[in-house]
Amino acid sequence: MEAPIRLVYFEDNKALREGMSFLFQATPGFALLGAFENCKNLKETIAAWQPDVVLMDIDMPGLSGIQAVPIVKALSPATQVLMLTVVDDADAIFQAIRNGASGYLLKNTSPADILTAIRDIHRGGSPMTPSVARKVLLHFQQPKPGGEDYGLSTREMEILRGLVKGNSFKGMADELSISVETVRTHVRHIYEKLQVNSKTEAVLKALREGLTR
Amino acid sequence: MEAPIRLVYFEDNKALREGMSFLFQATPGFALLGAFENCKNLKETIAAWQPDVVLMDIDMPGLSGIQAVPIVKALSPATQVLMLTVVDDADAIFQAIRNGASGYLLKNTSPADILTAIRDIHRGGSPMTPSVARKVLLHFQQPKPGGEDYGLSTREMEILRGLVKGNSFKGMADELSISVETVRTHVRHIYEKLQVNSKTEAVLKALREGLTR
DNA sequence: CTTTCTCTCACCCGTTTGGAGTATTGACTA
DNA sequence: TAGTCAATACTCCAAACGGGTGAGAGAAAG
Repeated sequence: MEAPIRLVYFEDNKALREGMSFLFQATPGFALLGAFENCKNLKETIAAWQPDVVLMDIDMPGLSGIQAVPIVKALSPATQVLMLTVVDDADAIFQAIRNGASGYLLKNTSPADILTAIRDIHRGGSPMTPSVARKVLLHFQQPKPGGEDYGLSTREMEILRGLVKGNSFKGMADELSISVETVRTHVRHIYEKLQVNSKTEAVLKALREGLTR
Repeated sequence: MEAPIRLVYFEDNKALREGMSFLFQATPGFALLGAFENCKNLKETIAAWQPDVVLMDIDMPGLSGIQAVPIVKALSPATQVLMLTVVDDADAIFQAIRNGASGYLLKNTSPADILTAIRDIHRGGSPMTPSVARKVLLHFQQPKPGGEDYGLSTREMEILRGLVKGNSFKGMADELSISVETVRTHVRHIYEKLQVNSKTEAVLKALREGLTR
């Protein structure tokens, strides 16, 4: 038998907190260290217990769940934070994730699935409600909304990729076995097409708009 | 009663394909339009049927599932593609996502959960196996894996942020109301600390390691 | 068979950067 | 109080870059 998952739970709704607490206590494999209605004693609690998993409601009076995440991660880096909320808001999701949360569930998730999610997160997974996951994915694939094509030629793309790697004109000239002057010409054409006027700007634009893929 | 989910299934393993096909046919709410062992007739199939959801195995002979995704999305943008695979490989995941896949399940997922995932994806969610989701999240919060500090001073950080915005030395000098020479001095100190030797390299390093946050 | 595009190379000119020093001031620290 | 460091500024030099102009060879398109 494995060691139980040492859990701390933050939830301001009393009924829900007590209900879930009962569930955690009744389920083998879980050790509920504490259930709190706010983050008042957050630091002391986390620092002292170093729990495996923190189940954190987002909407709480006082310190919000999102603000609490970085504090938890700072005091106990190994602790996995699972956010639980009713608000399916993109900004909140990303802030929580950037702050170090490892999972994100909406409150319509069934108690059984929450138990499963806690086991998942403890095993190194990142349980996410599908609608939340979709928002995350969109930030990955949308980098090209206007997806403009600037009409760069093959050679120009090659040069641009070189710039993005941080190469100098001379370096690329050698690499491509052409004259530095030729590289400069290509670069000037690239600048015109991208409407920039320096290496750095070209690199930034290329990176931001994913031109090098 | 709602319209059934119109589904197309690609899977090279015959036993698995037939088993899942039976399940789809037996489950109310699902309409299996076709199940194929490879992507030979991918274009015709997708173009003609415009399915709601495509369940796509990644490891297939011939055209791989990953290569198939962009084709599906091109021919039928509204179709949601759910990847199904044994390989829990980060690169494969990101390629599939960038190509337009909306969900990603490992093959150890139970048939019941696959059915749920298909309903989720059809409702606009992005079902993801927790271990896959973790890989995705890491790319968001990765900012500090080696999280080096480099010990940049306040002023140096300010200058670095300027570089990342594409400013020239002169531009920053004006902005900060200091001499260009001073900017140059700061920049040289930044180069030493970051161990680079050009503006572009500094910008790239700053971006990659999230130093400007 | 011209026109257009891409890739190639060259020269000029002025500005911006990189590299290496030196130096003054003020603030913090041992 | 002496030492360290950040921030400021300057000088000299050489390399790299940005902008302008021109031009030849080959391929693709009209």
